[in-house]
Amino acid sequence: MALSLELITATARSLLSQYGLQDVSMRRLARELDVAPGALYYHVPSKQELLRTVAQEILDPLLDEPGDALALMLRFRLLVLPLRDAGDLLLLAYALDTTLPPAQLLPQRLREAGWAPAEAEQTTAVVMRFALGALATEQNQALLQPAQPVTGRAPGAPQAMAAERIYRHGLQRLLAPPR
Amino acid sequence: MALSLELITATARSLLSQYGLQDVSMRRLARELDVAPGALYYHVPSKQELLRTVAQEILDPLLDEPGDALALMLRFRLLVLPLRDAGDLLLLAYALDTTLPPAQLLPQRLREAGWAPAEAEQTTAVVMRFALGALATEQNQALLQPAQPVTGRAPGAPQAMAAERIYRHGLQRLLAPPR
DNA sequence: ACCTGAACACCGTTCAAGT
DNA sequence: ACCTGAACACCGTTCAAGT
Repeated sequence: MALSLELITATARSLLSQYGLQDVSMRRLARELDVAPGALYYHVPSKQELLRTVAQEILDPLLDEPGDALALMLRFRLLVLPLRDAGDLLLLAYALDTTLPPAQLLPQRLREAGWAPAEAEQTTAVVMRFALGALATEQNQALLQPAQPVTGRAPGAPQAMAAERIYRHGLQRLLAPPR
Repeated sequence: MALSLELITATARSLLSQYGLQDVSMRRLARELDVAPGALYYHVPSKQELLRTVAQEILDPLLDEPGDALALMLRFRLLVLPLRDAGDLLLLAYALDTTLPPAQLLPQRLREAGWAPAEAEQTTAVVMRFALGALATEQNQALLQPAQPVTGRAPGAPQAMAAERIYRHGLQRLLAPPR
């Protein structure tokens, strides 16, 4: 009943946030939409392309973010985190298209903060790689070692540092104005 | 004929560097070893565990690296890069075990360079996330947009920055001695 | 102890054929 | 134009049964 690209990506996003990337399969999508698997290929060229489109949609709200580079990257984290294991997805999407929303906006924000154009480009590349690595790590850890009992920690052992603190600390170092 | 954990991981590493992660399947491994798929499960509890072991083996040489933090991270890159898409693998392995070779050595190297212990830990976490994100990006790009003709570039467009330059630049900023 | 055969519940993608 | 049915070539994992 009126299958469309919009319906497919919406369903994919729903599966992604409810069950994670490994449950976003073409067949699962088809089942969810009450349609034969092959039907999807009339609207979408491949799974990879579909996921790229989904990533674009997810990051779209960033285009309206008025804040500076730090605000942009913090909002980036908040958009990505709820999508259980979308970190891998974004790593792929960014490799395919390095102008993905946070990346395309960063150079300008950095120039506004006093960076020279060439340095702004370089720093954008560095910041994006850090952010993607940090988010993928944070999501993987949440998925793989879930619900660790607080009482069970070895007292002297290095405590697992809060993911947000690490993220902020990295950004702070990388976004510090050029000396 | 004498299947063993060593034989299995060696074959996995060979498949990984020859064909990439997506060709390292339990069934492909079994075919390569002339054995039924189920036989592998007598020696290995799961694919995930197998890949974790493989990652450990790959990073083992780092334990003998005598250089400073920068040398360590540059060697890390050289070990990982040849494994076509091992970046995703390492992201997973690191999430499972944050004491993976480069990470377990970094805090000491940083303290030797004048960092306070707490800052050394924090910086280790940040550097690892950057490195993993950078390597995954570099490998994904190599796989997805292969053999771009040099002559085809738009002259005024921002050139694709060399991955190594970005990697070094990020490390330089993150490893700069605390002010 | 170590392995096979067979099964279970899945994948992405293609394509003739139907409406 | 849009979708189905069926196929092709795969997955990870389990487990009774064999040696």
